[in-house]
Amino acid sequence: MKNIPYQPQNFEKKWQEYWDMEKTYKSEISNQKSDNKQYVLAMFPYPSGAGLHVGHVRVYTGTDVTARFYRMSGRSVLHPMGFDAFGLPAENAAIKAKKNPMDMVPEHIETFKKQMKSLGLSYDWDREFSTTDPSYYKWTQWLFIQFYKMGLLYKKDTPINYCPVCKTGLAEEEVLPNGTHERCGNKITKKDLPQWIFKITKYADRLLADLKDLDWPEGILAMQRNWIGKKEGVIIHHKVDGMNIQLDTFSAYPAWLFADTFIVIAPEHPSVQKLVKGTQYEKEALNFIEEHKQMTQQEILSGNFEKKGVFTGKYALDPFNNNRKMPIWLANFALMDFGTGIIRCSAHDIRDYEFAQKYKIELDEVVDRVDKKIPVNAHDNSGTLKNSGPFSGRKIDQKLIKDVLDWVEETKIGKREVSYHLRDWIFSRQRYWGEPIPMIYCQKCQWQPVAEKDLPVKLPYVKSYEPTESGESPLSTIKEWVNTDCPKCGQPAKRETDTMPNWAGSCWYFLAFPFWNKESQSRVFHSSGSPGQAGFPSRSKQTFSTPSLASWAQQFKKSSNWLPVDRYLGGAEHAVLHLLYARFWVKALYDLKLLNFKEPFLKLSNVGMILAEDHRKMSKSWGNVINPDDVIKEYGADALRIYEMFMAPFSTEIPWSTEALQGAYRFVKRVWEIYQKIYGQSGSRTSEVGERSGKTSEVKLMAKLNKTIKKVTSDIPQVKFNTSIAAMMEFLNEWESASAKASANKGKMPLSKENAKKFLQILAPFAPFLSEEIWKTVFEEKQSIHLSSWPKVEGETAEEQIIIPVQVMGRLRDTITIQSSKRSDQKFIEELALKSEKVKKYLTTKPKKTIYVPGKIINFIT
RNA sequence: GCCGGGGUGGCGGAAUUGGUAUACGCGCAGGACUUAAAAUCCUGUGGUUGCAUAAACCUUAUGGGUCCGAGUCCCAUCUCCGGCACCA
Repeated sequence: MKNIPYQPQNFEKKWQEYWDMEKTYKSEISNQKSDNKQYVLAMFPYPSGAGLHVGHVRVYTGTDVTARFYRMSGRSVLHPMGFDAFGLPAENAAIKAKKNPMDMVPEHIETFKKQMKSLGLSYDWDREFSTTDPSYYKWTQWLFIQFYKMGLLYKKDTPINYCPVCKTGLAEEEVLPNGTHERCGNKITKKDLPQWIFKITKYADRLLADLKDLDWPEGILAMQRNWIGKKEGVIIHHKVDGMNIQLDTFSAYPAWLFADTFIVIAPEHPSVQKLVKGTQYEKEALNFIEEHKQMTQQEILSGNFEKKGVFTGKYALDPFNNNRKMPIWLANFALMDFGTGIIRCSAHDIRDYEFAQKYKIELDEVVDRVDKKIPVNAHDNSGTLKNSGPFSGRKIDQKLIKDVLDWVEETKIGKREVSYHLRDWIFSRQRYWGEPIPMIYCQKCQWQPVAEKDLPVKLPYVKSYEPTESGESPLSTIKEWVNTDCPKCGQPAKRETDTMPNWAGSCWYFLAFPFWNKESQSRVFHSSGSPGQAGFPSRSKQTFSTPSLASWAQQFKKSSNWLPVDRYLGGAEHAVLHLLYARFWVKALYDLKLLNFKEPFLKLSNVGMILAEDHRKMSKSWGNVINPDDVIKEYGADALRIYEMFMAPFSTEIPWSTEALQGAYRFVKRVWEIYQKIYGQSGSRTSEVGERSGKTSEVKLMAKLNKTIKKVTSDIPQVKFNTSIAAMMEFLNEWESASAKASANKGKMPLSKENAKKFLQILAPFAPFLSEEIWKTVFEEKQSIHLSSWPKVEGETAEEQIIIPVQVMGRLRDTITIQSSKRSDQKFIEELALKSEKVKKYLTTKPKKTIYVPGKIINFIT
């Protein structure tokens, strides 16, 4: 009888359907003990028309391996999947395809799901949702209202970053350093538009402090820290000579406060007008301000520009130096939104120094440096102070800084102050494809949240949804939708027409999975009318259960066992935006007592990007895209999964290699073949399978198997998938040569059925199809391998033989092999080592000293 | 400039955290099978010297240091990648 060749296409579909039907991966929390649960999550995808990318495959396989491992280890596992489908890319794609995103998104989701199933990802599909489902975004809107009620949202007419191509306002974080929009790459301009703004700055301190509890990559933590950008410093109050106004400055370097000789102020600072009004300097100042406004955009683009300023004609009085007169200058480098917008300047700063040189402003020095090579204007905290009032002669150190700050506060010259880089979060988008912001404007009652019973405020299905020329949301043109009644007084009122940014849905989706179920799903967008017709939310036909604080609390109670997320896997490109926003929402919800934890993601692992074979990014325009469907078709899903887990450490960026993929294919094929050969139909008849201890090859192989099980068991939780697979490859190599030897000698096969099953089990998380097929057809098991118990290494197993390197003076000269650690006492090893000819050659005299690390190494010192 | 992470064969990378450096895979070379090729299998593969499967020496970016022993720890330097940046 012939062995069955490895043809994954013959059985992969079968098992997909079987797992679906059997609900093999349904998540159920079996007990109340939270230490037995694992919530494993990958950052959910944006379902684009291009379908899954091999990069998606990498993250999702990563969580899948982890989830399968924990499931087999007896944990309660939550491994869900959803779709993040609101936002600009989908809307722009829809405009391009001349399709309504409401019709397009579900099609894309179907493609994604189909591809995910073909990869054998073990999701609990009953929990699936898309952020665009009204049944989901009713909650997003409900959360908005809660945040509004707790005072975290305000509407403000404010100059904002505006993308003229996307025709929408943007958050600070969405603008790249070169002044372009992070999504579309076009140049940003400034525009005044009324915006809903989130007071994320209120949480700056907590967002920073709580980072210390997180098991996240150091780089991501650093990026979050930098973004929040906390600076502790001091505010100094100044009187202006001959005027009745106060100027406050911010300084982060209190040691040099006595050195400051002049002050610069941001051109857009409100006090500027007062300072120059009616003076001979007014005209020049106004010109400068105007010029500065013009320059703003170019400045962002060029990055580097000339430091310029004009004198205001006024002087501030320096409280540090007996009210010495400090000239006040307008300067184009003073930022209105950092510190107070006003800076005390001194010689001990490169920029200040250069500015003073340029405009011939007097400078003063207060530092005696030990190292004379350090330039005056370097930010260097060494040396001793001079000309610094009570602090002259003091060494610059932490104690001095503290004393200066204390003194400043005692003398009421100023006070300690903390400044942040983090800005409030602009939450309005003037676009169609997003969650409508559930607010209503009434002439009399001002802004009012939509009543809970009227949620969701459904996005109307419309023909035209392209951005308007005025910069207003396209929703504003739909009168029937806009006009409504005030929830408070009942008078005619208007809906907010801005929508939420893409981030809204992803800020809390991980909180939704635990309580989501098939019944809560609804991908129906039309509450009335047929596609192409406008459909509006109808209060009489409300089909959604009414969300309320009570019902949330109820839902949460049911699901709280799962939370927070234990393992979160995703790309480093979300280091700031998504992760910061989600952390912020969780903290706000904690304050609302809707959650009992403060951080959403306990352990975060980054996935590295997969580049094309030519080392460039995969892109349609380069024609270098690898489609996972094609790979699966040719090599099967298991080979693709094994390859992507083996190609490099999980977080490393790496180019695709079809040759290396073939190596992975060879591995799964060899696994298939050895099981067929030994335990398959032909195998079981021709060769006796047995396990008898005593024979060296069998003992060795069992030791190797145990070592491999241990390795895989400890590697998976550490996200070290590549070394897990390497260990399994090593085992297969040994197993193959041992069985080849056995069949040559017509001996028994070196691995019993039970032990052969163990290897299949540890392979199962990586190669779910192949392992299930062998499990069910070769071993004729009834239950899925993925519900079997992870193999344990019994205590009483044979040990692998131990090789002990022998060194003379720290140089390797020979190795000795012992069969068991029981023979590893020093005397025995030493005698053995001294017998070696090679060792004798280098050991001409008796060693003065012998260093022996049991079971590790022996070193003779002469 | 500031913050973070790296630098190990021809390539991706391993190394139980101070104990045989180069596991595993790819590639390459030689061989088997084949009319031939592909596929598959076997053997070899860090460098130098060497007929050698004898032996010796060298080797984890560079230079020092600690230690019986360093890819791993310490100091300095070079360099690459990622992030931030007129931030006072």
